[in-house]
Amino acid sequence: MTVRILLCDDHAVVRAGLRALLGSAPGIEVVGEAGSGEEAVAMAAKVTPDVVLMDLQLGSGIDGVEATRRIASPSVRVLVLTTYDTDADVTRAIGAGATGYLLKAERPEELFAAIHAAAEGRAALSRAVPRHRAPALTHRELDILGQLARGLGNREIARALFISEATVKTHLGRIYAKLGVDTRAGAVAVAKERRLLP
Amino acid sequence: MTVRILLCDDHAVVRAGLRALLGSAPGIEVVGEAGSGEEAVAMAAKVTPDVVLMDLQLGSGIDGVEATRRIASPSVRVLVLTTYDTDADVTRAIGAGATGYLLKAERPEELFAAIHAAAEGRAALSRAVPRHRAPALTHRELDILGQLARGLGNREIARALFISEATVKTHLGRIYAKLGVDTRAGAVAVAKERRLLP
DNA sequence: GGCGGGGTCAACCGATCGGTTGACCCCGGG
DNA sequence: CCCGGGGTCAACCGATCGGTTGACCCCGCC
Repeated sequence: MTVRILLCDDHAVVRAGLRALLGSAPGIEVVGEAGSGEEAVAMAAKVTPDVVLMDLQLGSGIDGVEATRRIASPSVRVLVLTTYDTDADVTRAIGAGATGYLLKAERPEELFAAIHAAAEGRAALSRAVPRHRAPALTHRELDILGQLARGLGNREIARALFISEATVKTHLGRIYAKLGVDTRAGAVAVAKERRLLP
Repeated sequence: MTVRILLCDDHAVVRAGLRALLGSAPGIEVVGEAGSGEEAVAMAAKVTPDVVLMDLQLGSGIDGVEATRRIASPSVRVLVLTTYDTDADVTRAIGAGATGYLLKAERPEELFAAIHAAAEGRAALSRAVPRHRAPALTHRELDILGQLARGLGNREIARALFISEATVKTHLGRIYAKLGVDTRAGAVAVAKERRLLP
C-alpha cells in the first residue's frame, strides 16, 4: 500500500528535488505538485492524495496555513514541511488541521517516517514544539503591530483602526511587555524575527 | 566530462532532494554535501569539486557569502542557489566571487544549465538582477540600523558606537531618506524586509 | 588642486512617544 | 453568578524623537 503524495512548494527546484527524493523511496508515490496554495487546493480535490506535503511560505496568494485549512480532512492529510519552527507557525498550522509538522532541516528518514505516519492519521512533530513559550499576541495587538511596522504614529494608527489614541497606547504597552521590548522599533524587530507579521 | 558537484545547504531534506535530483541528471555527479559554511569550506578543499552549489542562508556559523569568499577560485566555481533575490544579497555574493546566482524558484532545467555554465566559468544570473535600484546604505548607516533594531534610543546608539547623539540623528535622517520612511519603526520594518540586517 | 562622498558634530524647535493609573464594557467559562 | 480576558478610553507627565540648517574633516579621484 503505497502512499500517494501531493507536493506544494513555491520553489520549483525544491519541488523537483523532493519529487526525485520521494520517487526513490519505497511505498511512496508522488501524484502531483503545486506551486501555490490555490493550485494545491484545486489539485488536492482532483487527485485526492493520501498526504499533501505543504510548505507554509508560498510567496503570493494564500499561505500554507490557509491552504491547509481548505485541504485537510480524514481522507487527505496535510503534513507541513517548512523552514521555521516559530511556535506561532506551528500552532496555526495544527489549528488549521495539519496532521504533522516537520522541518526541512530534518533528516530525510524522518520525512519518510512522517509521511507514512501522516497517511495513517498519526501525528508527527519535529523537535520539541513548545520552545519559546512566548505569550501569544491577540488579534488586535497584531493589528496594531502591523500598522506600527508601516511606520505610523499613534494618532495615525488610531485613525486607521477606528479607535482612540489612548487605546493604541494601551495596546502598545501590552505588546512591549509580551515581546520583551520597550520601544516601537524594538517591537517591529522582534515581530519580524518571530515572523508575526507578513 | 561530468561536472563534480558539492552541495551546501543547512536543510538536510533539501540537500537530499537536490542530490536525488542532480543524481538523475546526465553529466552531473554529486561528490559531497555540507550542512554549514565551515563544513563546505573544508570539504571543498578536500574533494575539489568543479562547482559548489551554495545556499546563502545557513542558519548558524558563517553565511553563504563568507563561505563563497573562502571557496571561490578558477578551479572551484561557486553557484549560489538561494531563496531571495534582494539586490544586496546578489551584489554581495558576486562580490565574494560567486560565478552565478540562481533562485530556488527557478525551473530545474535552468539549474542544470547554470551548473554546466558555472563549470566552464560562465556566469548565470537568475532574473533581471537590478530590480529595486535602491540606494545602498553605507557601512555606518548599517551600524546605526543594527542598533536601531535592538530598540535603542539615540543616546544609547551614540554611546554604543562612540559618536555623538547629533551624528546619530544625521545618519538616521539619511537612512529614512534612502529607505523611504520617516520613523524608526518603519526603518526597521523595511530593513528586515530587504534583509539588510542579520 | 579642486571636488564630492562619507562621517562627524551642534543647536534649535515642536510633535510625538513611553509610562502610569484608573476606569468601563462585553463576553465566555467555571 | 461572578470572575477574568480582551478591548476600549482618559488624563497626565517627562523624555525622546524627527527635522532643519550649517559646519568641519578626511579621503579618494578626476
